[in-house]
Amino acid sequence: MIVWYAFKMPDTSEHEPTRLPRPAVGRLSLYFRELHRLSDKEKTHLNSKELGALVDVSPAVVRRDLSTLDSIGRRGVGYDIARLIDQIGLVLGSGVQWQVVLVGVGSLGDALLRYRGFERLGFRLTAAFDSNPKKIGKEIGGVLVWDSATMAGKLLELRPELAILAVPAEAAASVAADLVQSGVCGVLNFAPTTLRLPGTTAVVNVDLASELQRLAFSVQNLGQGQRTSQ
Amino acid sequence: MIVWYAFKMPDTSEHEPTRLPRPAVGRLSLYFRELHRLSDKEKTHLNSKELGALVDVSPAVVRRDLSTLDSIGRRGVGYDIARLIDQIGLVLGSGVQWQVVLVGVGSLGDALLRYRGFERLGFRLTAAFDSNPKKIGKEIGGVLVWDSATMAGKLLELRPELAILAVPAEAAASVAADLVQSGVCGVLNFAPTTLRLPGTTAVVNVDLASELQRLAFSVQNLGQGQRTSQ
DNA sequence: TAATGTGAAACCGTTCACAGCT
DNA sequence: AGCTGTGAACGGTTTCACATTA
Repeated sequence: MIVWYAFKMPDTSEHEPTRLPRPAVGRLSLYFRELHRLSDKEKTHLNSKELGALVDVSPAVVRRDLSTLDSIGRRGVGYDIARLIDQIGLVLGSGVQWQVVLVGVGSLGDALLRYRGFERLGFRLTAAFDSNPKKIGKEIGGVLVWDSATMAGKLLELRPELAILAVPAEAAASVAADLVQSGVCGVLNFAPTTLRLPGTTAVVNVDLASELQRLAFSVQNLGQGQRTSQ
Repeated sequence: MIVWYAFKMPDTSEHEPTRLPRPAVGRLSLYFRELHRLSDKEKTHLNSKELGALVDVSPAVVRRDLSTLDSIGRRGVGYDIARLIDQIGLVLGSGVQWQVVLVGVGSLGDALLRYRGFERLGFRLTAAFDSNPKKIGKEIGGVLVWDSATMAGKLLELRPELAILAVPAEAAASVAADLVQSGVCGVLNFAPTTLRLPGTTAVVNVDLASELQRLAFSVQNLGQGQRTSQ
């Protein structure tokens, strides 16, 4: 037997933060990107339909997503771009400086060190590590490569919150454990393995081969399939 | 008013292919990866609980996912690894050879050309394109770099199904249009822009900065948040 | 006995439609 | 008049629990 209360229950939770759906996080990131672009072009203002078109998402979704940040739109008008950028940046953690290290300076690691585009989102790459003597001591993309053997000590000094893992699959588990040990609380994992880390550590996996495979699947099923992804 | 039929409706659709949930595609890709690994270790057999543990997914989900491919498990026993690999490969489109080209030989494009791991999933990189004279004519990761200006002609010759886009955001839209023009039906997009392509073309986006941003969000919300991704 | 395959319930995110501001 | 913010319906995935089969 279920009883429905006809009145709103007193909200005992502390300011119920209107939980943000996981997919919405990815979309906020895309809005953020496009809004920056518009801001650079001196545009100051837009509505949910326009923003949706830029990210290939329905206006309704845009409004839902944006309504989670302190209702910043104006009815009959739309959204103020500068304000949106502020708010979204806050939610996504830009505006804070994140200290990031990279482990594994293979060709992918190398590319990531040279990648401009982390910086202005608030991510600062402070060091890279590799065990290959040919890489150690080099400076790539403005970042020095240190000997992996010295990583633990160096991390105690730098105290990065995040790490990018670009080592071979075989090495990933062990390196990840070391990182967590040193207090890293988020790992962006490019190694094609599933990391098993404590629940206090966040992981985002990017498997390049898997992405290509997802694409192949989509192509194979283009009939009544969907498209796009995040 | 809703009327429920008490008997099963005659199935007029052609062999109703038990639609595969979109998230399941990503998971199948992960199973595939781990199964290959086990297969290399001479393991021949496993159950849903074991496989789930390898990919950090519940046994129930594993069973659901696998039950879409011609019910290949055996009750009381589990799954045959070789058979699973065959079946999953079929669904994901490995086993077929996909011809792939890459556009944009910056540091990321360079890394992707060197990336071993596409090959054995059935993806063959047949050419790369760039407009930078310093890159043209080079061979990277066994792939020749051609002048972007000659791309259209070269594509008519190679007829690739897929393309990897690793050009700057400003160039992405135009290059993508050229690719579609030449009959490419799937694009793996690393440029930080939303591509607007005809519905006959599949797109998978990988935005490195966004991924890092998603990670930062997860870390910020580690309280009662989730973890992991993909 | 052990582990699959699968209805049915629960859950979560999206879509719809419109009331409510500006 | 126009566009946001949001209840309520909808649809798709996941979870649960168990009948089923080797």
